[in-house]
Amino acid sequence: MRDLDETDLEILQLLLSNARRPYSEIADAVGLSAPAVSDRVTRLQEIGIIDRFTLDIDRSQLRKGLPVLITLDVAAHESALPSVRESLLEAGAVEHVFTTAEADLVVVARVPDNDVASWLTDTVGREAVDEFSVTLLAGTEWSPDLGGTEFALSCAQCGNTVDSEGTASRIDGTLYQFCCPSCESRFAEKYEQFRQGAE
Amino acid sequence: MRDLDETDLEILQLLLSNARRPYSEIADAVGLSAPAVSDRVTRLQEIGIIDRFTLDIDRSQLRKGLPVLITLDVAAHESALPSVRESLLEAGAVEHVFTTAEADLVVVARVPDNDVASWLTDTVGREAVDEFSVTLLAGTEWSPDLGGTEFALSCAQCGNTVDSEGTASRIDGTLYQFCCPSCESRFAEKYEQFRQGAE
DNA sequence: AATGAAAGGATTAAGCC
DNA sequence: GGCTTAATCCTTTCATT
Repeated sequence: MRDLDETDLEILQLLLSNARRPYSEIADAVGLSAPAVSDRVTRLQEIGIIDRFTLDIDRSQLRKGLPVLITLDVAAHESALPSVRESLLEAGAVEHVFTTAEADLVVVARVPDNDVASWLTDTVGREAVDEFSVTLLAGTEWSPDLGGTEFALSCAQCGNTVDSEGTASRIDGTLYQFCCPSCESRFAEKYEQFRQGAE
Repeated sequence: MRDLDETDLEILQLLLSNARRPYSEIADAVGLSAPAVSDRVTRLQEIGIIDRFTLDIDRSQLRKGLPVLITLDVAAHESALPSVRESLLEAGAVEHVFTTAEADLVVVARVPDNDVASWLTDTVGREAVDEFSVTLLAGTEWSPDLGGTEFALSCAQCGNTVDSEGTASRIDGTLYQFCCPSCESRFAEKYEQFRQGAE
């Protein structure tokens, strides 16, 4: 299987800014034919770089309530975390859930009114939360930019391009790419180190 | 201008899960013709509910580095905040920037290596940051779900449906919809109250 | 908002390098 | 293996009611 190249990155950038852009237009921009673009997009979906074609929606217009950032200390029993995260993601008010390495949750949501506490216990259950703190948000923005410097599947350890010799491994729920098994084990060590340092 | 109705919400949900879905398919699902769907999508874009058609990308596969959540205390001079935010959004490593009501920034990014401090000063400048803290992330998720209970443009104050009599107003960078001027001023008071309580 | 016609894109298949 | 061209099929748009 061929590596990712700069053309793939260009296609991604163009689709990020308008996912309904005609493939023929993309083809002109990157110097390929429309079927070639179509093939590459299919491949980008297959290897999981494109998760889905979706909308960027201004939820502030659809949903009342104040935008807040909630930091959640999930109660001790480990098994609770995934189910709490699920409940949150299924709640209409929730936009993002970040899981920290210490197994806390950081939630961005629009809560129905000022009573965040009762909304929270309604959503995830009373016993699931040890502690939480709330910060009022004035704005939420995301970057449609990919950056440009790193356009290949790069090894999470050494930064080299990952080719067909590479391996992939899921650590704490996230998929990382490695150019070789040695980088993979080194990264795992580093991650563990960093994680302990953060505690 | 006609109100938003449940059909608009269905269209949004369908496009959220696949933004390249043919309008004819959406038309079947909601019981309209394809041109009618096209018209509604155009309108949703015009009133700013749809910001853009885009991709949901698994950036962990494209970009090396550890995913982190950085809380930034931006240096005192007020004018610095927008420019710091801009610099961050333009950096390839940054995925989200949340602005709190207290004018702190919460940044989700994949930093090149463990040295977050130097990455940060390279990106936004040394003098822009007073203090920052870093949390290692194990996962980042977002919700493509709109929730379902509130499908109309709802008044940010009272929750009623906003019709052509409504007003809109931008507070701290976010656009809120109101059903009447009285709700608008009440909301502004409430917001100010909440904001002071959070400090 | 539906219909039907015209224009424009996407996808398939065959062939080239 | 990946690309291109050409043909077909499908989608979108526009004018009309």
